[in-house]
Amino acid sequence: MKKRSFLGEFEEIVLLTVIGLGDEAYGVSIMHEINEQTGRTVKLNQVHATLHRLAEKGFVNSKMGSPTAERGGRRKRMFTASEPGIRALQEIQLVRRRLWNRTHLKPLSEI
Amino acid sequence: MKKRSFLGEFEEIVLLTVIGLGDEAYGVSIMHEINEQTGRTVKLNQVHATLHRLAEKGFVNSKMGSPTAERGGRRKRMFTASEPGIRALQEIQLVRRRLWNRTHLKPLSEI
DNA sequence: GTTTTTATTAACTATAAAATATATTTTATC
DNA sequence: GATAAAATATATTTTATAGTTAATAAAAAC
Repeated sequence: MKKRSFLGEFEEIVLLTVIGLGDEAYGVSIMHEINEQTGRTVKLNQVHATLHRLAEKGFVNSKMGSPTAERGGRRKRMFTASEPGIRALQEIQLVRRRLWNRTHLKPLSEI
Repeated sequence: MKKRSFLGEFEEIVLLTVIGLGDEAYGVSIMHEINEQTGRTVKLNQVHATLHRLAEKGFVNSKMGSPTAERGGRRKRMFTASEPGIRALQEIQLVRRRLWNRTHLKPLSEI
């Protein structure tokens, strides 16, 4: 493989989830959201490892949140999608849509 | 990684293209169609190798075509997507659509 | 200041997907 | 039947993605 520097299947799911969660995206919430929305069971470390890869590619930004007044525990690192991240998502989805349109399968909206 | 037995990014593109080409899907035509529709430059061997993987996963079926009365050359192996192949495409796209809907990005149709 | 809780970070391993290189097969034409 | 053309087949290499394990950090409660 060359330098695809692209989105893997799981990376794409994580990135979409980060966007979907708005300003509430951090490790644990992302894991829960994926579990709920996709039905798969992913582990927290998987999510963290993937967020790390996404950050290396410049597809997400992050900063530490302020401590919440709960039981205790470390501060959360909050994630947002970067512009290049959003663009990467849109581009790949656009290619897929174009190919889908050439099939004569039922449109996804009707499945 | 466990047994993802899933669609890689390029596999997904090839499979969609096979469907799009109807009964004219074989190595060379698939390569051309991908080059035209996606803008990438893929090599014939890449396509063949990927078709081979898709066949192993049971996502495509194939049979030899009859020789055409052109200059010469081997018969074509014609490909079609299998039912599981189509289902796999639909399932993954459905998950993505669900996640897209939770973002507040412009719908793809408006990009 | 010790304990508990919540969470991140880092380092490593496994594997499948992608890509490449090479060989082989089938067909038509001369 | 020798040659050129059109195409497939396969074996190997590369590497990116996925996933695992273990350690560490920060905060609150006691």
